[in-house]
Amino acid sequence: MYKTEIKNMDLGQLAKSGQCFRMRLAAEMEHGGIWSAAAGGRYVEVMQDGSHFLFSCEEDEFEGGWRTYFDMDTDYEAVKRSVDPEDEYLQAAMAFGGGVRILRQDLWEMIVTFLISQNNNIPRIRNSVDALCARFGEKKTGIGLVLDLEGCVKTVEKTYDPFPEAGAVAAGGLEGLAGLGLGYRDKYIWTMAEKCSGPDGTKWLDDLRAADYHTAHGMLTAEFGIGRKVADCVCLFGLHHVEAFPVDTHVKQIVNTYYPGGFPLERYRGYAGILQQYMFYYKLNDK
DNA sequence: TCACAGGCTTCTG
DNA sequence: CAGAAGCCTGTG
Repeated sequence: MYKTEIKNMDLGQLAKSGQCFRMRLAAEMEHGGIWSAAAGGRYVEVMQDGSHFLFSCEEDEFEGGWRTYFDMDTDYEAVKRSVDPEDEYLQAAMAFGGGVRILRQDLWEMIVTFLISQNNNIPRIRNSVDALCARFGEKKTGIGLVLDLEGCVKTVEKTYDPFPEAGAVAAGGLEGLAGLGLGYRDKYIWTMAEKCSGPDGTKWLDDLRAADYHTAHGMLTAEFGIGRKVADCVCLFGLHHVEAFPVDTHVKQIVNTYYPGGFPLERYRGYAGILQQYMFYYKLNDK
C-alpha cells in the first residue's frame, strides 16, 4: 500500500465527471470510501479521506503509472487561480467540483468510450462499457483494499474485466457487438477496432499520440462515426490536449445562458478543456 | 468556415 | 413524447 497527500482531487467527483466510466465505489465509508479504477491493464483501489489517499499498490507502481493517470504533475491550483474572479459561474463550478481533473486515460479506450457517448447519457454509457469489458476483456486479478473487523485496512485479491484490446473487438465482428446497448454506434466501434488493431493500427495510434491538437483532431474526424465533439473528447481525455473544448448539448446551454458573447477561450488559451470539465460537472451534478 | 433536415438505438422521466 | 457528452448523408 502507498499513502500520499493529493490536493484538488476527489474520486467521487471524478467518477461522476463523465470522462471515465470505469471508476466505481468498491466500499462505502464514513468519510468518502474505497474507489476502484481499471486502466492500462492495471487495477487499483484507493481510499480517500479529504486530501489523504491510500493506494492498494506499492510506491513503485504508483510512481510508474497511477501518478500519471491521475495527472498529478499538473498544477490545478494555478489553473484555479487564473480564473476571472468576476466569473461567477466558473467560480461556483470550481467551488462545487474542485476535485475534478483531466485523467490521462488510454487512447483506444477513449475512442470507443466517446463513440458510445454520442446521443447518449452517462448511465447508459457506463452500462455499455461494462458490458463490452465483460464480453471481451479477459478477466485479470488485481489488488484491492478491505477493512478487517478491527477497522484496519488490508490488501485483498480482486478480479476485474480489463478494457478489451482492439484486436479482440475486431475479431468478434459486428455481430460480436450485439446486445451491448450500443445501438447504431456498433458499426462505428467495429470500424475503429479494425483500424486500431494490428501493426498498422498501432502505428496510427502512435501517430495520433505524436500529433499536435489540430492535427489529431483532423485525423479523428476523418474516421467513420467521429465528429467534432467526439474528436474533442478523445483529444482531451485520451491525448491530454487540454486546449480541446468539447461543446455538447450541456456546454452549449451553459454558454447560451452564462456566456452570451461566447466562452472566453482566448483568456484561457491552452487549457480551456480543464475549465470545461468544471462547468460540465457542475451542470450535471448540482441540484 | 454552408445550412439544415431526417434518421439512427434505447432508456428515463 | 422529449431528451440524452452526435454523426452521417442528402439536399438546396
